[in-house]
Amino acid sequence: MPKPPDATRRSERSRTAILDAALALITESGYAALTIEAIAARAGVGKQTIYRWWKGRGEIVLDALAEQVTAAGPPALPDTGDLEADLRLVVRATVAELADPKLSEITRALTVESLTSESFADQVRDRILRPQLDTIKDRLRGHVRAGIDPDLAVELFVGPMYHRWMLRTGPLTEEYADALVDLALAALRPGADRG
Amino acid sequence: MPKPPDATRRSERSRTAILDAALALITESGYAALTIEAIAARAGVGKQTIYRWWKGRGEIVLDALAEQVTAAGPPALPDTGDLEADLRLVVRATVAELADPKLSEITRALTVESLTSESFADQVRDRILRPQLDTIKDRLRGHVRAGIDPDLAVELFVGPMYHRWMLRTGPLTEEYADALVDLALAALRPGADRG
Amino acid sequence: MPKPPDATRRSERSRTAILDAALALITESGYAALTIEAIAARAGVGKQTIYRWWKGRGEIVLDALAEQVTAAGPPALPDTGDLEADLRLVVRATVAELADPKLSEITRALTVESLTSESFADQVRDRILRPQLDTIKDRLRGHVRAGIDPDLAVELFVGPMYHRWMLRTGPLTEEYADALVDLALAALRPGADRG
Amino acid sequence: MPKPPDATRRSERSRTAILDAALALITESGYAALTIEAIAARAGVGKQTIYRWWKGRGEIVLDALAEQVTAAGPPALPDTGDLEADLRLVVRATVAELADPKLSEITRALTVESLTSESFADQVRDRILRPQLDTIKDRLRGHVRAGIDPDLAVELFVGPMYHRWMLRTGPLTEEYADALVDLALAALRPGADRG
DNA sequence: GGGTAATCGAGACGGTACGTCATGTCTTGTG
DNA sequence: CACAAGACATGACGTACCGTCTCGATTACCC
Repeated sequence: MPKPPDATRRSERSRTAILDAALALITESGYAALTIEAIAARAGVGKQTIYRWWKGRGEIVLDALAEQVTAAGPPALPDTGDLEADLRLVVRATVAELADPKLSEITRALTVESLTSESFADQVRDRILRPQLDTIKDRLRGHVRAGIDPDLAVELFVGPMYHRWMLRTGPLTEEYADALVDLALAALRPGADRG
Repeated sequence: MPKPPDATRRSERSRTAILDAALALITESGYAALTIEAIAARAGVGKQTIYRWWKGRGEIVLDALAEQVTAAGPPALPDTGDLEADLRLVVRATVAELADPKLSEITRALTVESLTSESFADQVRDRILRPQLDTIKDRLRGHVRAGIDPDLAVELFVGPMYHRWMLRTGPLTEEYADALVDLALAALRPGADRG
Repeated sequence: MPKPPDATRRSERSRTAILDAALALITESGYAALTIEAIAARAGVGKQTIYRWWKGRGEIVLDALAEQVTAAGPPALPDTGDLEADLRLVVRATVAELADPKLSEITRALTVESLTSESFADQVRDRILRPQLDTIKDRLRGHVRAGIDPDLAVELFVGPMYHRWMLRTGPLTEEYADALVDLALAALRPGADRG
Repeated sequence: MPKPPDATRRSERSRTAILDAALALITESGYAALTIEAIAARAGVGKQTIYRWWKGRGEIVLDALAEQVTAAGPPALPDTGDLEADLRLVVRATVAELADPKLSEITRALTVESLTSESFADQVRDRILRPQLDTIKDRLRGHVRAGIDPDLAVELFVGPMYHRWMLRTGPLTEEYADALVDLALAALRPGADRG
């Protein structure tokens, strides 16, 4: 019966230091070098303080990212009226992030942990991914032919992108982003079910 | 200058024992429990014999899978004339494999390692993934409207599937497989570019 | 900069267990079988705990012996007034110890390590040997003709003994001990410099 | 029943190369670095060739030394008529050798192995040590008072020397050598038994 | 002078132990 | 009681050598 710690007495200073240290280490040296001991040392914190509040390095990265996202406000998807242009913007941005080794390090970390633990995958999905996917889903509403699962529709945009990133099956360029948007939209467009 | 070992002197007995042990352990206990020491012990082999021929556990799993695939012959995609039916078959099969925790363990392993090492990702792509993707690409030829990158076309089928599997964004069922095929085909079909 | 561990936090339980395990193993199986892993296993201790406080197995044996010696109090050399009788006692005791394979195992260990590392030899000399030699040196005072280096005088007793033990050049018996004392005393006795 | 190899077919070239390599390695890097694999590599020889003819590295060093000694001819102890002067010569020479880290490395090796294996100690004694000690023993004959074991007499010269070398209990200088000879001779001189 | 049996260089093999690293838990003051 | 510090038991890492083994390729002796 390991009783839960008293959250009201938690040190904000330590919490922030840990999150900052984790982000700094992961961008400097990659996820492989991100050990609990390294975080503790860098943050000037005892290891126990980390284990008291997090289950592992994955959760720390997750929290750090969530913090960052919260600070930046909700993900904004422009609504210029031109659906294709708007989607190109987001897809291009995501592709650019994945193409950058430093920037994609956090995504790499979360993906690895998701593959390792189902409950972790659930957390990533609900806290990080869902909000992003939902903005696309909302923007798509009304432009999709009837009978199509909205979740599947969104996956049509992000799935190929992640697949290409993970398995390096091709270049991650703006042209690729545009072609992907083009293709996915063609699938969804009303009247596309029959040539 | 660590000179490479003499492959002609390699012990076939040990090679097979190691590959078998790795597969047995990964299906029994998962990738996390797959340590070099465990493989060595199970295979009745010295650790050095493993390190002599492989760089890490990822490569062993990769070789084991390649062996298996080679034994099973090239992946066969039926060509009944009905493209949609044929694709449903493969996509359903893949979805079923991903839905099974045991069967997907190897895919999980290869994905984690691909995210960890670029050169490993290249190997997975070339030795495992490419042959599979190419059968779809070939089958698709002639049924896709002009100007579409064939690789992107294939990714439209597999990307969403893997994304859903990794991040658990939805159920992996036959209905899902069919819907995915339906949607992807709609995107590719000649005349789909404009409603 | 490998900073030194905090000695005040050291676990007395582990320290003792390690020393005891080392002594038990060395008398049971000899110095060759005394591995760090065996000590750790026998003591129920992690290897790192050993490496944190000792440089190698030699130092452990040294500490164990020092502990034992400390517990037994300072080496007592009787002073009955009969110098020759007193010396026979110590030399006989030492010869008996060297003649016993079990008892001499520790001496063997310390000698091997002394031959391997100069700094180790210094430790053995200062912590173990010096006290023993000094009791002889003190007892000899006043019975030695002028101009003789006291250290050399003491070596005259112990040197031949160890030499015979190490290189097995002859039996280690009480007769030998007595003859050695006889001879060494003859060398030191006032008036011995000229026949 | 591991039948002994046929000595008549032995490769003289390999034998010499191994002995040379062992001596070179031991003087260059010390006994600790003298591994069978290093010798084999340096000598351009297969490991099996070493194991076929020797039991371990100690025996190789022993053979190498014996070879060297044989080449140099039997140890010569001068007989100028002045016993003390003659003994000073040998003792000084031995002390000088022990004082030199490079030169004493072989002695170190043989001593360590002697402490490890009784049968090895016997070999060292019979093949290396005895001839040296016997020259002293012979030279001493006639100058020693009755009733003294000649072997013990010799040990009086070499024992203290080795003891001081092994345990670093004092400097190994010419003055030391002379004082040792002086003292030992005093013990042996006829009429020394009673002041 | 060809057949054959051993030694030879080379190095892969199953092992053991090494010394290091990180894990997650526990312990010891300090604020 | 949270915290910084860090010792602890555990377990895997990747490396170094061990001593045995198997593989052609020279030998060198015998018929």
